[in-house]
This record gives sequence, C-alpha cells and structure tokens, in this order.
Amino acid sequence: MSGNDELGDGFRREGKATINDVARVSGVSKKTVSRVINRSPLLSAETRERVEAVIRDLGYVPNPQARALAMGRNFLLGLLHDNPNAQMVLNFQEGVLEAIRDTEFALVVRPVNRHSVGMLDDVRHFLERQRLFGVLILPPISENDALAALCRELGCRYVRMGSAALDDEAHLVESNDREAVGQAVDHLVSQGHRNIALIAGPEGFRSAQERRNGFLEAMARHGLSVGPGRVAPGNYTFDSGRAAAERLLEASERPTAIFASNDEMAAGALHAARQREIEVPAALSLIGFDDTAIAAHIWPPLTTVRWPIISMARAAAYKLIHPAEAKQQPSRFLSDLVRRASVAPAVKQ
Amino acid sequence: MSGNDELGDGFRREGKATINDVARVSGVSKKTVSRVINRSPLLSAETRERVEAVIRDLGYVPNPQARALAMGRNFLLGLLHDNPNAQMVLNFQEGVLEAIRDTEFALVVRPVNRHSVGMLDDVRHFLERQRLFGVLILPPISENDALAALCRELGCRYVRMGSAALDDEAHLVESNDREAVGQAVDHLVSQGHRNIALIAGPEGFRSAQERRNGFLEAMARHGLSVGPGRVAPGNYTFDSGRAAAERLLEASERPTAIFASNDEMAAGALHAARQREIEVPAALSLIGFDDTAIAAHIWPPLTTVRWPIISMARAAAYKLIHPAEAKQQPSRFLSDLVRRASVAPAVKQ
DNA sequence: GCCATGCATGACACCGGTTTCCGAATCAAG
DNA sequence: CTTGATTCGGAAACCGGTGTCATGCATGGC
Repeated sequence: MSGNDELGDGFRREGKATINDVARVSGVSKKTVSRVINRSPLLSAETRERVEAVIRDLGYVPNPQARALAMGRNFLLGLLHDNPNAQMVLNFQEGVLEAIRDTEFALVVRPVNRHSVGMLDDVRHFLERQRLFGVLILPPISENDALAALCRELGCRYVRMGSAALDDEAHLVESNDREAVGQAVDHLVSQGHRNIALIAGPEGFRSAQERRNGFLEAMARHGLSVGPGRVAPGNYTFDSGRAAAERLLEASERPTAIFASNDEMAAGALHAARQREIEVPAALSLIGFDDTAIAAHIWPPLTTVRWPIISMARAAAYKLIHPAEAKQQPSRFLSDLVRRASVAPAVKQ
Repeated sequence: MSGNDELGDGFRREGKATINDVARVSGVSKKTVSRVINRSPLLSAETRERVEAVIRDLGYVPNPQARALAMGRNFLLGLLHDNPNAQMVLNFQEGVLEAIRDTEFALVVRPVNRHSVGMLDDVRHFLERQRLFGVLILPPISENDALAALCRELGCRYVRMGSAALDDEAHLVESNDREAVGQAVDHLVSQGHRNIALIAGPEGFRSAQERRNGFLEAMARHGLSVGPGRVAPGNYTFDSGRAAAERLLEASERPTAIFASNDEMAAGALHAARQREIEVPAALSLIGFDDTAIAAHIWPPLTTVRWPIISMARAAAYKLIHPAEAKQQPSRFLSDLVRRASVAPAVKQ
C-alpha cells in the first residue's frame, strides 16, 4: 500500500492520501479531483479515467470530516429509542443499514430513558453536539411531541415511527396496528371464539390505544360484546401479562381466547394459563403482537401480528435522506397475522 | 435564542454561532475561545468568564466536524457485530453509551454478515470511509483474526469482546465461559445428576469451544464420563437445539440433565422434551447460557449463565477511549449462574 | 535600571474537502 | 483569420476549528 509509517503501538499514523496528493500525482487541480469524486458530468472521459486510476493507486478515500465541514452537513443518521423490545430495535437498525448501505451515511444510536426527567435536555445536548443529518425516532418515544418540536427547533430533520397519525407524511412512517388487530380478532372469530378478552398495553402509549381500539372495533363489528371483565391492563412486560391473564381467567365465564397487545404479555399469559393447568390452545387460544423472537420460541409457538419493521426502517431512512421526495415514499405499512400453534377452534365450555 | 432564520420546510437554516462569532463578540481571538472550550489552564479567570458568558448568550456549540478535521481524529466509536442475539447486542450498546455519556463520543453501529464472502471488504470500506476513532467488535466476529488484522492495517483502534484470550490485554475484554460452565455442571452434579449431556455450539466459534471444554473439564473433575452419545452438535439456533435434544433423548440411557451452550438451543431442547412428554424439570433438568430475554420467558424459566455484558461494554469502551490506560482496565469478567426453575434433583430412572 | 522569565493572548498557517469565479483551450461559424 | 460559444480545468476563498510561534506585559533577580 501507500507509504505508512507505524506508530509504537502498532497503528498506522494518519498517513492517508489526501485530495491534494491525488491532484499532484495526476497533474490536475483539487477541484478536478473533487469533480471526479462527486461524479460531475462536465469532465472529459480521459481526465476522469486518469484521476480514477490515481485514486485507486493511492488508495485514496475522501475524508468525511472535511467533506462535512465544507458542505455544512454531515452524513450521520441518529437513532433515538427507548428500549422495551430489543429485537425490534435491532431489526430497525438492520433496515436502516440496508437503506444506507453503499452510501456514505452511517448510523449513530442513542438510547434514551423516557422516564428520566432530563430526557429532553439529554437529547438536546446530543443533537446540538453531534449535528446529525437527521434522526429516526422509534416508539414509544416517537409519540412524544415535545421531542419532535425539539428537533424542529434545532433544525434537525427527523422521521417518527408510529402506530397512528402522529405527524405529517414527510415525518412519519406508520403501521396500521388497528387494522392488524382487526385481522387477529377476525381469525379468532372464524375459529368460533365469542368470549375473547384483551390484555391492553400501557395507557400512555399510542400503540396501546390503537391496539385496544382495533380490538373493540373489531368485536363490535362482529356484534360481540366486551364486558368490563374482559379487558385487563398491562404494561407490555411479561409479568404484567401474567397478572392480567390471571385476572381474566378468574372470571365466572372464562374467555376462550385472549388477545395480548404484545408478545411478551402473551408469553406471560401463557405462563399464567399453564399454572392453572389450562391447555393452550385446546382450552384457551392466544394471540400476541409484534412477532418478536419470543413468539416462535415458546410452546406452543405463538400466533401473532408481524409488522414489516425492516421495510419500515428502510422507508424511514429514505425519507430522512431524501427529504424532497419524502412525501412520495410510502408512509403506511400493513401488518399481517402470522399463524402458528396458539390458536385452535373454540370448544363449548 | 440567537437569530434563526427559518427555511420553507420549517427547519432552521444552519445559522449556528461559530467560534468566530464568539471571538468577535467577546473581543478576543479565536484561539482564546478555543482555549476556553478545551479548558486550557493558562487563561486568566476573568477572560474565561467573559468568554463563557458570551458562549452561553450565543448558544454556541463547537462544530464536531471542524474539530475532527483540525485534530485529525473524530469522536465516533464503531460497533461491529453480527446478530445472533438481539438482547445481547442492545445491552452492549447500553453499556457503551453509559461509558460515553457526557463525553463528546458517539456510537456508530454496523451490523455485518459473517457468512457473506465480502464481509472483510465491507468492513474495510466502512472503516476507510468513516475514519472512526476506534471500533468495538462483538462475538462471534470478534473471533475473526483477519478482522483484527484489518483494523491494525487501517490504523483503527479496536477492542474485541470474547470468551477466550484472543488478543493482548489492551485489545480484549473477555468473559470466562469455561469457568462459568464449570459452575453450571457443579450445580447439576450437586443436584444428583450423573448422566449429563451437552448440546455444543458451532465448531467455528471460540465461545462454543470454551463452553464445550468447560463442560468436559468439569465432568472429568467430577469423575463423570461423557460418552459419544452425550454430546450433540448445534449451531446456536432454536431449531438446532431441538434437533440435538431429540438425538440425545433417544439414547438408550437417557440423560437426566442437558447443558445447552446457549439459551436459544436450550429453548429448542425444551421444545423437544415437551413433544416427547418428558417433564422439565421433573424428568429432565436443563441449563442454558447467556441469560437472554428468552430464558426468563419460557416455561419453566431457564436456569442459565449470565455474563455481565453491560460492565464489559463499559470496560471495552473505556479501553478504546483511553488506550494509554487500557492495560490497567480489567480484561476478565466473571459470569455467574442464574438459578431458575429448569433444574431439579435427579431421580433414579 | 536592565534583562531574563513567565504568563496571557493573538496572528496565521493548516486540516481536507467544496464552491465561486475566471481563464484557457477547442471548435464551429462568419 | 477572427469571433463567440462551449467545454474543461485551475486559483483562491471558505467551512470552523486547532497548532505553532510570536508578542506584549508584568514580574523578579541582580
């Protein structure tokens, strides 16, 4: 390779070729090299090839810091997330990475704590300091309007992921949780279930509201009533799901199916059923939401709703990178039901 | 705030105060402002205060790109990981973030695919392009020596996470998997188990080797033999765990306990046992490894080995940021056994 | 009273790109 | 052969910081 002097600790000194080296060696000006890099059309093919050869020879790679400084913007996308669901966050990262692969963008992650009082200040510091190109905001903190306002104030582009209309199309990628829950209920009803209970998510979450409303609407659509004993609150954790299921299963007329607002709570519900020696799915059908890793790995494998998070991530990243075309990109994504083994036809009690 | 003109799209133009503005307003030179920012000791208290007041007034925040360019290094840490275990990756991110909170560092993530032929080139492109301050490498790709060599070649600092001595102390943070598996075996033996089987991890993984060796050593220590029918290969996936368990459970003299080299395979084994109507833990005890989310959420909750990943991440980030003191930082971390409900005393068959 | 000393500060080049503006070369038309 | 348009390439300023070195000033020792 090109002359690298070694440091004591075995690392090469910053002896990388610069645009000046390329210009000197190929006998053109910096600007011409810059044009080659940026694929400017007004260049003779001959010059371009000559410079490109030198670039290869020298192993030249443009310095992103210098570019960022000169162009007044960098190529860093931020990911702001709280962390209820590791698999989801990681899948999202995956999707974003797919979108920015082969570009000069990189992804900077920043977990935040939605319960900390200093959360907004934290994010403010982060954004001011790093001057990111833009940020992607994951639920549940994507539902925080103050956060979006902060981004606006700081001049930071953003896209929110959500389960309802939180913002205009340019700043939002959403899944239709409500409709998806409808499918889940339809499926249960088609299997003959009439006494269906809901384990709801935490009040503050938009996704929880949507899933609850989707459930209630679908039940109403089928002409099924949902008594007060048929809805139990949860907070998206395993334990809350177990506790909620215990309450539901105590009811005089036991439900034959439970829809849990996420997989973790469904797993908790399964746990509760097993302790009461209620067979799943023979005596109790169960549907979850999110299709996290856990859904496929419990017994019986959980029927659940999968939302296309990787596609959504890709779309979100794309919106962020190409703000001009953001509104053309799809904003709404459809989830679908993954049928596994936790649902069976209802039996008469 | 300081005069911001708005763009059509509602975002503030890059009208942030620069070091020049601060210098002009406070009547000192750029350099002096720079000294204030960098807490240089040779400054009169009076000047410092005056400049600091102006900085506050103007809401000035130094531009990291400019700093990076001038200083020849940026403040970005990279995280290279393959993705068998979302919870682990995310916990690791958390630990790193803890370490760099309140510093100017940020974390850039980069999932890579260890099975892709172009993996090394991929990483090379990434490192050359982004010029990170350094990278953290997670297992299993941390075991790839070519990757470490690449970092050296490119002059990129690195720290590898691993389960064995992969590198020198300055570039490694390791967990003692071998010893931890020993504890797991001890526990099983103390419960009266003698016929203990192993579901091994994939050949290529150092962690798998360590866990296998730890198992064999511990069994030998207890004077217990491990016949060929007592070790089944797996590849860290749920399905491979199930298949391995099926083979083990077919043996003429069935094992009374199985140690699986990770939780996912343990979950698979549980699945297999259930299909054969073998009660866990009554008729079969099970221990996993990693203490991922799944361990606590299956039934029965899985006894498993937890390694202190957040502490390890913190140490790794610290080593990366302070290379001079890297060797003083701890490199070896102890894992411990989390006792849940998947182990019971052995019964005579 | 003078010069060496030390401390606080400033002038200026520099990091490695991009952008603006302008000049040179080429070529067709007059 | 000259003119004008067009294409291509270069010089220099600029982005916003940091490093080097020089300078002014107060201090102190002789």
